[in-house]
Amino acid sequence: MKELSPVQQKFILHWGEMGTRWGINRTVAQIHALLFIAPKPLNAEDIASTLNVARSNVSNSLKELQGWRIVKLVHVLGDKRDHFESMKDPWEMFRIVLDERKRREIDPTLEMLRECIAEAEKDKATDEYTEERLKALRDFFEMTTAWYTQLRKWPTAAVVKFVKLGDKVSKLLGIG
Amino acid sequence: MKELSPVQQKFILHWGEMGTRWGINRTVAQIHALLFIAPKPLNAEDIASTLNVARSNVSNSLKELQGWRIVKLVHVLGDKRDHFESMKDPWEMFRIVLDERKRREIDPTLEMLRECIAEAEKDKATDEYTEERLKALRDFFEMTTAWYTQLRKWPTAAVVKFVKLGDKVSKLLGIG
DNA sequence: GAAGTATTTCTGTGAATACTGAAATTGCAG
DNA sequence: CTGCAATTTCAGTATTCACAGAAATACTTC
Repeated sequence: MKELSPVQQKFILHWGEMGTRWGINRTVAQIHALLFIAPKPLNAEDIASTLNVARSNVSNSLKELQGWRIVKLVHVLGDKRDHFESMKDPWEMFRIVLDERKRREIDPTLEMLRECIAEAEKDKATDEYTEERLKALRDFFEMTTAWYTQLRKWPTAAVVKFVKLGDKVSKLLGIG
Repeated sequence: MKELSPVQQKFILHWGEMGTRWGINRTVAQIHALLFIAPKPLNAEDIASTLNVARSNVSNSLKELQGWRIVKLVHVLGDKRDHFESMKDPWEMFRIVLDERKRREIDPTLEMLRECIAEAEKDKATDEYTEERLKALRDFFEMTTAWYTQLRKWPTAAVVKFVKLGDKVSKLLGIG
């Protein structure tokens, strides 16, 4: 994995670009892409030279990716350097990312909404309409997160089965 | 809506912050938050003075929000200035945003993956493992987007019903 | 515990992004 | 048309973010 093939370059560049669209640092996303298609764990030096970024940048980015829990530090026999590998199963991987985003962003948002609603109730006069809208938002987040929490418990295979049902779900449940 | 109450400020600031986490400009997200809790359509001048940002900044941000199709230009009787209002139903609103993100980001990513896979197949030697991983990603995106496309057709009420079923879904479908 | 290697932290620089205020344009009303 | 108000565009500025390279720290191995 010293030199990237055109295909690999294309994928890594695109993934980096997508990262920025979703609030992920470009280099962080590129490193993730590289590790994702790497057949074996890579060390930081390999990553730095392959992507042409500074060693320190790689170090910080790897920390970030480990924080997202989709990249893990592993050791390779006969090599004392740290190596890193990405999760390989997209289903698992996105599940982890969703968990993490829920924890970091959705949960605090729900918390904020509840606080705002509580405060708005004390001052009905000025915040009546605000309160109504915030309640709608809160209900939305509560319902979707509760649903996700359930979905989260299903094994990957069940999720795949479920998704494969597609349109049939609404008919089977009689809610379409 | 000249002066914001503490509750409104709190909400708007938080929403702006969340925006940045998801790749949305902070001011854009704040304007959206303001419009979301505004009982009536606001004109650009109102928005600028309420949020203390430049008039031109508001103009551009509103364009952006209209691009996301969650803010619409409306006219108020007896006022020739443009006014703007946000979608109010969170379910609708997030559906629109998801549509838009699918169109802008997921669809092009799928396209890229298919191209990469096609190219990788020509050069099995160097890209064998890459090809395998990209296929796994492609399958993931294909399946989830196909599912979303189905879900997309359900009326909001059906989605709410579905989400309310929660854990029962897996039992009813016999896939848990 | 010393030497050498790997890793992280830190600080300054550069690039990208966001923002402002002025200028230009558009759209109406008289 | 003409003049005024609203809106957009543009160019310069500021702020934020990303990054490199040096310095410091932590690990290994002997």
